[in-house]
Amino acid sequence: MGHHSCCNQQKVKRGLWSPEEDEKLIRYITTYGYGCWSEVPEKAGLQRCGKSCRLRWINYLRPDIRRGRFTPEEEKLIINLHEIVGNRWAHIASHLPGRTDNEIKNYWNSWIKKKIHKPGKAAQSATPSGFDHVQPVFSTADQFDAILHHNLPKPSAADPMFPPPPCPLFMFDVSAGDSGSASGSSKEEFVQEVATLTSDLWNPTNQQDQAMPPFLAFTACMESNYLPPLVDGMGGMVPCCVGEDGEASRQPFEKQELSEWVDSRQYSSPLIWDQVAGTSLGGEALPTAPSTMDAMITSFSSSLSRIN
DNA sequence: AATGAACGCAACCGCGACTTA
DNA sequence: TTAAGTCGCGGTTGCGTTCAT
Repeated sequence: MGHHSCCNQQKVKRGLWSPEEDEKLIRYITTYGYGCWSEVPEKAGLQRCGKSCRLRWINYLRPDIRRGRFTPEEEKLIINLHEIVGNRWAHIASHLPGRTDNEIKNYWNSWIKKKIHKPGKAAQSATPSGFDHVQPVFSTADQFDAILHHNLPKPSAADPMFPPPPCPLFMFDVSAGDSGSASGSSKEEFVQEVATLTSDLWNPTNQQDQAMPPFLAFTACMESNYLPPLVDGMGGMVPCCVGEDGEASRQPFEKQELSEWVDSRQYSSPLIWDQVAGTSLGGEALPTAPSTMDAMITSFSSSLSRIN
């Protein structure tokens, strides 16, 4: 009992890492990678257990780690995600590129302490400027799980707990494409392409001829108090606006049409379609970096004001 | 200036999940 | 099938720093 099996060897060092140890670990990992963490300390010449090496690398030494204060957008995302999935820090961290679960967990615990000590102040800081109107759809993890497992009745306008989205939403699974391929099926590539494509489609000269592109609709969701819900295991969500009849700028973006649009780009296979409004709720927010989201919101906000 | 409390963060621990022989 | 090894996650601890009195 006591120590973990990988740490049973004698003379393993504990506690803070020295710069020399860091250097050894960095040099080893960047040269050979880490196939098996339990082998890393010996091969790297470290008196540590593999677990400690892994932790040090993942939480501190990794080159893609993002340090410094959390931005208001990151904070907002953490708060919303935590409201939905609870203390699943790794899940939350997966939505914040460069942030570790440990960092988010520490941040949250510090924040929670503030909240406990100063309820009023903390409640205010929970809604950073510019996003005060955006609310998560589910207020408890139980609600979320129930919907995920289709145990709840369909959402209806009469149910204040599950307000219908302002526009029909569709979701699809891009997780199948996570392994990546030449056709560009990773989430990151998907997000990038949607952003690019949407920008191309939606501009002052041709907007009368195009259906509302997904990300504009996504922005519209945010503008109208609707944050697409999150579901574990589903890769992404593209909310699609089906507007009122007549107006070309609100021309329905048909399910079939969107399906073909996504299929043509081979984002995932097979696609799992579900018309959210009126049938079920689900999907996962697209894993965009805050900067990307900022750019999109900025880019689309003027278009949005034109159609409203 | 001294000192104790509070905070922030890195690291550890235990456990469950997964892998492999 | 199962047991050992390993990984990854969430909870927790410990310690250096900052803040308040």
